Amino acid sequence: MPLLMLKNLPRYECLLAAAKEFPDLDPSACEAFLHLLRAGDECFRAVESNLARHNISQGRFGVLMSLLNNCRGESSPTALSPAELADRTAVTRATMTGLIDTLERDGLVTRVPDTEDRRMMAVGLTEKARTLLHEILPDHFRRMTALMQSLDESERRTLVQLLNKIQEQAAAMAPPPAPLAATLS
Amino acid sequence: MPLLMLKNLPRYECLLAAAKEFPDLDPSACEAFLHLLRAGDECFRAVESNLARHNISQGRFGVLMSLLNNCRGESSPTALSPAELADRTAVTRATMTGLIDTLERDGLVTRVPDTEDRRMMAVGLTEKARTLLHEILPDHFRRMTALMQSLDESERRTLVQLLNKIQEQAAAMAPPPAPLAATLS
DNA sequence: TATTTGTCGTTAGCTCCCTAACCATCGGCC
DNA sequence: GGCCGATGGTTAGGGAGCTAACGACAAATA
Repeated sequence: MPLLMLKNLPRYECLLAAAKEFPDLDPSACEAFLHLLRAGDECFRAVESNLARHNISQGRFGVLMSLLNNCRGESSPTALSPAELADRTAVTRATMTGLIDTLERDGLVTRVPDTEDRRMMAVGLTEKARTLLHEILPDHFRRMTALMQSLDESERRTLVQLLNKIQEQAAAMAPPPAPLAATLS
Repeated sequence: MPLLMLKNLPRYECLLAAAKEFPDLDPSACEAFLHLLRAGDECFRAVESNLARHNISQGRFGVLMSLLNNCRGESSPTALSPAELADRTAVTRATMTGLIDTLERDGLVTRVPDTEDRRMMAVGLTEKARTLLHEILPDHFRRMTALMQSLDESERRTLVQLLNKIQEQAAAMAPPPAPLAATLS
């Protein structure tokens, strides 16, 4: 999340001053918003910088994790279609094509055509990818733990609850991607 | 923040299960981390989509807001150097050159050489930019307010406190950009 | 059976941001 | 006064993600 803001957040007095010029500015809402984005961004960078050392971007990581997760719980053995992957990683299918291209080039996934539906492809993890993930993930998880270490269990629960409220609100405000058969026919 | 994760966050039981395979995975830390990134990302998108309608990316917005803010409080009349802008918006100087290029092309900022130090430039807002900002900002602030509307004042304070703890931790983990004259001479 | 509609994956072209390398200039030091 | 490191801003090149458009195929419809 390249930041929508400044390195040094404005102090609260500045927000109060700005609210005089812009009556729509709610200082406490603005403050919470800015802190949320900054904390999210810094946490993101903290783990991203680690993954980047192994040439894994967030998009690539999402693909690999989706495939890794897929093998657990369900019976299907780790293979997913590009469209399914795009959906799970919240990325367009076009972007997914590019991600799979480079992951395949680097020998981390395989792409085999589906025999039944010849439009489809099946994307699967290679052994090399599994090895890589088991090399990266422990450190990745340790970083998450470190980031949250100053919060005790109760604080974490509180945080998650507050974030959920915000996220629900944000989701409600998002442009409905195709509400309910809102056809114009 | 293109997301480092999936559209549907893993359920807590899945985290518990995964923790069996990866002892370094702290489920509650992981959960808090994922929720933080997702909430931040959705809030980011909520306001970004609005700014995008006016052809304002986060980088451009940061520049414009830095210049707008600069005229208040200090005596200097709205002009900043590219390096200063890059620092405030947490972007590289190279990126700032590109941002200023397009902002200048769109008539939103002016770039005039400094007469005293001939390396420097002074970047200033145009009247067009001020008009645009006053057209965009009220809605921008209303969106922030809407995003936070499900939290009362006390919850917002709590959230900011928790986020501050996390952010301090993240900052401490960040790669020190040049610690303390760590020269290798 | 033949046609339309929808889906899947891909391509082309764009924006944003990054790193690495460059010159020009300033300021201190001999 | 003349080098020299530090600091300006810029350029070149690359990766990631997006939208819009496409051809191939499957499924629904007539």
